[in-house]
Amino acid sequence: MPHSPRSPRLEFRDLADVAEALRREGGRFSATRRLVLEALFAAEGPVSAERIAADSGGALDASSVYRALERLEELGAVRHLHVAHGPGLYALIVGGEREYLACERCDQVTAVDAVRLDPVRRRIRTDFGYEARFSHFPIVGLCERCRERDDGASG
Amino acid sequence: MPHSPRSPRLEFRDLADVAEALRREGGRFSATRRLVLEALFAAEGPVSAERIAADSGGALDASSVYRALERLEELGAVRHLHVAHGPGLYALIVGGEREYLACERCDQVTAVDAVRLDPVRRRIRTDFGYEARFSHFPIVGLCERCRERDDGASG
DNA sequence: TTTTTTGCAAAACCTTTGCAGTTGG
DNA sequence: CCAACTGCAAAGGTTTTGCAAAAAA
Repeated sequence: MPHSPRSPRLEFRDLADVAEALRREGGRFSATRRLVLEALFAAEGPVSAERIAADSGGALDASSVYRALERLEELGAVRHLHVAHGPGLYALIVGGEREYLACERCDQVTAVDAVRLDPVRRRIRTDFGYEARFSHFPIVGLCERCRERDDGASG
Repeated sequence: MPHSPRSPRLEFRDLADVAEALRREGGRFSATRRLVLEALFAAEGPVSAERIAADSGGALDASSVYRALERLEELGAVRHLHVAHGPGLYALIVGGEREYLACERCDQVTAVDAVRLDPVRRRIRTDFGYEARFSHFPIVGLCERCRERDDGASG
């Protein structure tokens, strides 16, 4: 299950911020964690643990990446989401709360500010009683591009 | 990836309907398929393949259950959805199109007529361009009961 | 030095697949 | 009879875990 950070949400701007938070909690800013964080800061969007390991050119073992990510998630610096059948995808938590939409055709993942989903959330709550969250399991469907391709064919 | 049934959507009311459809397409109404279907007809909600196998008291092997479910899905009699980290859950397709909401706390799965989610879908489409579908990957959040329990605790 | 973290290898979990034997029509 | 189907066992992909060695503070 996904853990919320224990500390009141901090802002992590760069490696130094995370390093400090890590040490403040008795953790260590190891080479592995530095590399994992660099990969996340460099990434365009959410990335898999396996990919981080692979992109390290053998410097990182997948299990160590998973453990680093787990620790960073406890810290509140990282979160992960599940897209379709693929591996979990990890992303830095930067700025405000983010939620996601994922295209089941092309696997594109779109991040949006959580507030932009409030109207959707409100409607779901009103109609079904559920308080929806799309941060861990995104909204799944067809993105605009893929939908248009569909409309031409079978629509 | 989820396949749509090839035939124009049929109505499957009972075992006989499915048996007939199966044979019509050159398939067989085997003992395994009968047991799997009975389990699905008897189930309260979506169930896992493993559970169907287990509940058969050793009569069914999990791999056979998976294969039976796959075939029934091609037929258009069954669909499956993915809830959180657990195994895939399978359900008969009865009546109209269904979509799902799942509670990330208690794992409750709520099925609703797809039309009831149209306002939500419309809003998502307008705001984000995505055509959302909650049949294969449900809306995830807290159900009313679990949310109320939360309101009391952490505000 | 002490505690945390890592690498490796193995296991766990869910699902798929190969194959030889069985069954349905 | 013959194609379709099944059980078993093994493998696939993702993630977790045990443990001894290595590294951070």
